[in-house]
Amino acid sequence: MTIAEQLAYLKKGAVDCIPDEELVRKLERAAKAGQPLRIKAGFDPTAPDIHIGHTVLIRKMRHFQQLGHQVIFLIGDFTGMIGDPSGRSITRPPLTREQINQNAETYKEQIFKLLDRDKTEIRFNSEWMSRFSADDFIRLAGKATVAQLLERDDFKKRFESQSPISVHELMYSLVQGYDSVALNCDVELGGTDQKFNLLMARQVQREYGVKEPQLIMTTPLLEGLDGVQKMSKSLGNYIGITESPREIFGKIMSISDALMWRYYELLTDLSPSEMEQMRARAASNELNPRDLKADLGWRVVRDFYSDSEAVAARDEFDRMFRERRMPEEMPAVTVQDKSIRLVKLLAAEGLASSISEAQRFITQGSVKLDGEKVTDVTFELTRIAAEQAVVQVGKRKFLRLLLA
RNA sequence: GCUGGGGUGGUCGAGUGGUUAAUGGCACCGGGCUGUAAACCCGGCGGGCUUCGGCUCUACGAAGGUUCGAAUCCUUCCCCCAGCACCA
Repeated sequence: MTIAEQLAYLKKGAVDCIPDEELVRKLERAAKAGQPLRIKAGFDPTAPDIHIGHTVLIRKMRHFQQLGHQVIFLIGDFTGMIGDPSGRSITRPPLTREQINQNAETYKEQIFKLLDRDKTEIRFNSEWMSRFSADDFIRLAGKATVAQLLERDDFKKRFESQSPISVHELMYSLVQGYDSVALNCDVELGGTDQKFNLLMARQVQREYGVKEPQLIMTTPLLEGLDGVQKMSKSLGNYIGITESPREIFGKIMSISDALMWRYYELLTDLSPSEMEQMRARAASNELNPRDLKADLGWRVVRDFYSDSEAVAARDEFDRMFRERRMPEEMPAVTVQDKSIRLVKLLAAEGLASSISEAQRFITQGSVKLDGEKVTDVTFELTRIAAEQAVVQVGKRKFLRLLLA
């Protein structure tokens, strides 16, 4: 790739690139010297579950790797112990060393689905921060003014409304900024919500005499499955990257058409021109949205698994929803007590959240036993003649019963 | 600290002594239509037990009290909001 092409590739999907003109220079210099750029991104160790929203950032890291650069995956274990200022839960219990290590392991498992191990360095900011003396700390505190720190939206609002702001919260972005001094990277990546911290890091670097502060790039926060709010675990509108191929594919298929384009943009490596073509062909009805979505689902699953697993997920989906057949694989349970009532079993196996709900499902006609609708809420398993049977609740929940 | 307003189910928000598991919207779940899209239509939406007709327990910030009966009245406490006071 030419430098210009590299530039376009790296900027795709990014929101900010500050200072904008510097990326070219860095790329050119790296190419000339044969010295890869060092790219850093920080992660919070308190929430180690990565969903595809986070992968927008991770994919950006990957883009740099693909162009030969080195990526530093920084785990903010020290900052995590202080607590994130944006978190309303200031009194969050600090994590133990063990938990942090465990979370770090969880991270690794997940990120290496996307990143190249050989070009990834994993670091913890406690490496340098836990050695900080009170002296060092006061010095760090002197690198920014209160007015600057209060620029941050969250603080500004709280200050104006006279809500409490703890001093340590103000320190957060400085500490985070110091990471950049310690790691001395060329570029730092982060979500748009991190822009303030990223900019502050540049200032901290300058204050510590770094001649050329890091370039910063931000990536958008991905909308969740509802298409409106940002993807997050607590809102339940997410796709976890450790979910099964079938689940990921299914969730992708259920998003709205508008959201599909957004996901294409941020979750695939299609070039802007390829996407333009796609849009045009969709607009002229040459491609139908359903198939485009299936293609998207395949691409996303393939990233976290393999091509064959992605194809399998797609085929499985077609079997279930196009042909309305049963899936090939489904959870199975061995039933010891054949006199158990079906509603209880459904609740116990999680096909319904409670017995009451299971009853509702039957009343509403969404429960099938071997394809036959069950209408009797008092149905007991004793009435099943065969050795095994398949219960279906709704369109997508299946359970194979093995009768002992 | 003072004065006033308020805390209701996932959320918003009605209800001010008695058909009350509590109107309604949103979210959510099931069904229909489809492309597991959107829109739309129908149904549901605390838990447990049930011989499916029901029975029962828990819920309206917390704890007590009045009453045959309370989300609704009284007392105390906790929390939130607005204003006032205090502020080295």
